Amino acid sequence: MGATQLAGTGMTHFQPLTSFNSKANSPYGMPIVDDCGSCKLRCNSFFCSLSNDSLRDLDAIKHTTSYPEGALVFVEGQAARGVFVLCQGRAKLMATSRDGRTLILKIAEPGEILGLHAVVGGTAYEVTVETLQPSQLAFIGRDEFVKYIKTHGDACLHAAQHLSRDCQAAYDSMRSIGLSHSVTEKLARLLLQWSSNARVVDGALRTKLALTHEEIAQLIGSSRETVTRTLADFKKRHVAELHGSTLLIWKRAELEGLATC
Amino acid sequence: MGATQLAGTGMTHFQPLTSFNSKANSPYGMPIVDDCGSCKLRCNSFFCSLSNDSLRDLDAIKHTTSYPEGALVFVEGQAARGVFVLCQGRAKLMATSRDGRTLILKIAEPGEILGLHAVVGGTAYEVTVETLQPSQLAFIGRDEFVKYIKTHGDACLHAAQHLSRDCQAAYDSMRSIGLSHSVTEKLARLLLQWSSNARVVDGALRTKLALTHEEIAQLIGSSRETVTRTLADFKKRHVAELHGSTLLIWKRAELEGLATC
DNA sequence: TGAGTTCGGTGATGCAGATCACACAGCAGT
DNA sequence: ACTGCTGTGTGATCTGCATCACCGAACTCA
Repeated sequence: MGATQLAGTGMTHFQPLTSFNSKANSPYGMPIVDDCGSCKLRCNSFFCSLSNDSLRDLDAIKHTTSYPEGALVFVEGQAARGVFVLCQGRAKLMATSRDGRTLILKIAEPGEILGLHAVVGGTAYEVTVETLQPSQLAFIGRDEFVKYIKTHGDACLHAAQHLSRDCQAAYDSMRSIGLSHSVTEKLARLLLQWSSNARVVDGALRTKLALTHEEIAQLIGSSRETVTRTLADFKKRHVAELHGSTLLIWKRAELEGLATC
Repeated sequence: MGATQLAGTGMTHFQPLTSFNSKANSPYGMPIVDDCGSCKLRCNSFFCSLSNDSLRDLDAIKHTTSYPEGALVFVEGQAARGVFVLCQGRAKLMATSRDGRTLILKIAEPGEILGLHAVVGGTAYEVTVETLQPSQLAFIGRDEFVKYIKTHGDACLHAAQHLSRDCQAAYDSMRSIGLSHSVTEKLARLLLQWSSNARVVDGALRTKLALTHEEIAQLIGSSRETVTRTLADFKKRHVAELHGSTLLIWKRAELEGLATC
């Protein structure tokens, strides 16, 4: 599948499948969406809610590519070659340190633009992006993108709004990581964040999230073991429970109490 | 001077001096700059490097106001009433927790725009801004500002670039706070950051920064005491020294070693 | 001159959580 | 079935640093 293991890490490098060679059959078990005009994301994503004219011009300069799970979209320190719009799938934005430690800055959902700061700011990518699932991304080269937002006022405004969102999310994370002492607090806060798109089933909030304890630890700046222990504690107290990839929250109020203190 | 103490905190609330009533004599011992066209900041600030047309239109909608040291420009949670361009002085961007803990997200320097994310994103201010020195800020109301960047393409691009910068700075801080274990490491990194605009005097890097140990602690998410202790340690090892408001770095290389490990 | 305030320096103490070191379960591949 | 691998569950240990509790220095203000 054109993917080779990078030495030491569990990450994969690969040749992305472009839409040219993959239109006939869906790669990685994913249907390809190739036309922003008919894309179902249009409603909730920034870039997909452009004027029809701008959208058409965007379609003309983008290239849709598919990635397997665990693929590195770009790596921090690389010169920014363009932006990626996450059409399908999920990806994690990470910062890594020399000694191999990893901090997950955020989990990107469909509709988000990746690499926007670096391209707009004209700097190197400052984060590493790795897909968590088979994903589809639309790529737009740096020069074309800059020219595009220069000539399309609405797109520029959308870009700015997207950036402002990212900033706010970043400040939020900083608040969470920097201001809370206990891991319990940070974990509770995280679960509550995720619960926002949860459904009530059998008197409990239920939602899906395919993250390992290790990844959760990297999200809150803690260690795998303490995440395991803290989750076990939540379970014992019947507050919340993580079964495989489904999160169950029994006592939201209590969780909020833990998160606020 | 129109400043009243807020209960409990060391912060002050006040009536800002607008340029209308303060043109004659300089408030807070500061000369007023009222015209962006002749402002010396033009070279290094985003907004000040606009086209002449855009600059003139900006001048028309902005109001210059002066603030004393320790003034609260805006508070997190407040509805965003507009953006502030920091013309002179310095200010700290903070996040506070319910129990009174404070995290300083960044120190804003002249030329920076404050409250941009909230105004562009249409949300409440997500940080608190407090002046560190007597400062001069240019205020632009929310609606006027949004209309302005909608009609001035170059300004919109500048706003986006400014936001991208903020994002990167935020990600950098997260990396610093989240990935390093020891306070020594974080403090070393911080001193190195500051050393960027330092001069060589007597074989040492020398720069000014008027921050208390308490504030440094809030910058790296630590406690005042450990900052004092760690600085004492640096001093004993002749690596760096903080005398009043002047920072002296004797062995930059060693500091880098401490910051990277 | 003395009182009040903010800052910096230092010791003693305790604990949350990192780290190490296992053991086990589930799953894929051969 | 056997081997490997990834993810989870748990105990034991060890330490960095938050926290508390002081004290002295420098500065402001009446």
